[in-house]
Amino acid sequence: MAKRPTSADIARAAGVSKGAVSYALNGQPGVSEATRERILAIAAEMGFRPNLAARALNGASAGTIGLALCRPARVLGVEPFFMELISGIEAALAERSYGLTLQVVPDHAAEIAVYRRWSAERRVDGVLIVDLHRNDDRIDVIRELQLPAVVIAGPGDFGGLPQVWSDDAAAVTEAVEYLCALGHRTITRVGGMPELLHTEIRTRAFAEVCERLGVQHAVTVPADYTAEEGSRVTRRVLSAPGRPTALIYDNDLMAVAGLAVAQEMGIAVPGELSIVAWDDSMLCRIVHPPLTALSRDVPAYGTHAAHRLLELIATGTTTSLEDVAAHLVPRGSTATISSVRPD
Amino acid sequence: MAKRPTSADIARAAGVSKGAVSYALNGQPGVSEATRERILAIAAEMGFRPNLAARALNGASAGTIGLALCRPARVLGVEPFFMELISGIEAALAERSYGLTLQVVPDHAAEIAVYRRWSAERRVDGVLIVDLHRNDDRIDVIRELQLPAVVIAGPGDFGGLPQVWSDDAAAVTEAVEYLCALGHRTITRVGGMPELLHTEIRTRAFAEVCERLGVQHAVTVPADYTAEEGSRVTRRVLSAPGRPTALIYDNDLMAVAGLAVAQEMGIAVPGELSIVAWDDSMLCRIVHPPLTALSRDVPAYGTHAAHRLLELIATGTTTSLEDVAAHLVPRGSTATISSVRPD
DNA sequence: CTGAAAGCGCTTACAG
DNA sequence: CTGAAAGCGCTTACAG
Repeated sequence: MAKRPTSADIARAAGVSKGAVSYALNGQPGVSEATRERILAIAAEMGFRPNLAARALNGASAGTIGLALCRPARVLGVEPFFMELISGIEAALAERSYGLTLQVVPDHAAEIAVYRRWSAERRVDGVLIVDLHRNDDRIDVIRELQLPAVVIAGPGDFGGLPQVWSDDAAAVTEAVEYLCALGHRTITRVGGMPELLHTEIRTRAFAEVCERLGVQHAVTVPADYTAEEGSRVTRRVLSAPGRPTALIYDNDLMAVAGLAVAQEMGIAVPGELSIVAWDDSMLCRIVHPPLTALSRDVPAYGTHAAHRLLELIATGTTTSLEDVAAHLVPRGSTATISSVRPD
Repeated sequence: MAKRPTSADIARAAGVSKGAVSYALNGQPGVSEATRERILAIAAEMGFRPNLAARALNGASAGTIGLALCRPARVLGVEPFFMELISGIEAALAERSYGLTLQVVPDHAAEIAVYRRWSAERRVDGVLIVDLHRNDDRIDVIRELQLPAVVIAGPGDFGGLPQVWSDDAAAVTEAVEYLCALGHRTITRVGGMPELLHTEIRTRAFAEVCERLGVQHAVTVPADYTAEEGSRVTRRVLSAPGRPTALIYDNDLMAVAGLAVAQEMGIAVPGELSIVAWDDSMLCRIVHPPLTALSRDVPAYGTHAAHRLLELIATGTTTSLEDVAAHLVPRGSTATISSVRPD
């Protein structure tokens, strides 16, 4: 195979200098239109592609953004959220021929080390940050490194970093109002990790709406998004005296696992128990009955965040975005309580 | 923020040349042990990290491998296989601080364009190739580009590229033998895309074992791995006269969707219908009844492939690997047929 | 064992 | 509008 042509080869073939080639290729002024076209034609003919490393050395972009995921691999494998998010991110990057560098990390310390390495090596032009905590120690590092970043979380103050978020409080409120309208008065929520900011936001909103509507038992039980813990927690909740008539889960995976537990315990869904899932993936539709869900367009969410980050990288500034909130999609897993167990 | 130190800064601080710094950092001969340690200490103290672009410009590796995925985003989001594979790949890369660059592509032509770009830009040191076809046109391009690559597929001849594979024929044979032992004589398989090499291998093995064991109706119906088509195909198969007593699905997502269809049609699983899923993810365990599955360690599969690719990149050569075949894990979705519908 | 120099392939002031 | 030169931050022969 012939050696790949360099800009010097193009320059020689076109009878111009390397500088002219560079200007022509990058659409910069400094060459006449005729010369530009001739250079472009020759470059295309010779299959020239600029060496990315050489560009990067001159301070050009790496053409790549980074995403570090701090979840156990077994959760990533089965939870649709992240893969859908990644799909959406990819869609935005593809338009600009940007790449995505993925890294799975065990904890925040490791994630911070990854950011330091990426920054030092100029491996990425910016990062997307997910799963924010309150007082998240990653924020300070990102600022110290001056690494362009968009936070996928909110609302909140993340050291001034732009954020893409949706109103989880509104969504959980909609779900509880719906369940109350169906007659439910004891509702348990199986939440995500308490240290996550969006868990906290949902927990507070859940407590508030329940108090406002006079829900008698409104408890949030923490869990970790895995099917295993979804099963375990559900079994415990449904075995205790005065069990709830409705369950809200913070992700679809736990909701599906919870549905299986209810069925295994002979508790009819939705006759005796209503179930609402957060995040509406295929999982919610392939079980029986299909699950009522708080649905949102996760890929679009990723696309929006990636667009913001690309803008930030290109122009040095971008805006935060409040994306559309999840909305309730009623399916077979929710029903009025009075019809089966009149109080 | 202070400017990042360069090797020249380290050299100045240590009172040596840049060359000495390079030798010290890379464990090359050319500096005394004492000097090396002093340089290393100073580099660490100053937080020095070599600029990746500068290294790459000298022919060093990009420190990244590429994975192009040619599946619709909606499938990627919900099918556990790829995310599990990626988890495993990540695990292998993390040991060596290698990155993974992901790209979702719509078709083979786009995938080939991505390989050309990655190669030309030196963006990746090598690639992992999945979802092989017979006479796959990607192979020639990879060879033309001289891009280090490991094929995750087999057995087969992929232009001499090393391959990591498992014996799908043995696995499907095991499943059919088991179903036959339970008394099933009409078995339908809901397969993956026919153009995929592993679909072809499974289809042939399925036909062979069925003929050998005297299965009367042994049909493979093609599908596309999505839950939607899994439902549609299952509904059709179960609605036709002389419906099978056992179904084998080429992935877990379609199997779970098929189970839901059987339940919606009032067909008892496993009483009247046995179901076997290929790929054993959490999906198979969270449905009711849990699905008998052809189980394999997908993350390990990814890890092995990544290790091979890293070896190929580092040494210029590597070996193919026949990974362990999927094995049957019996669960609640399979039972003897005679107990319910004696022939 | 060590230092000075050239070069990787681009980009970008700087002269003409 | 164009050309020659310097420089990005490393690595690697090549002399001492």
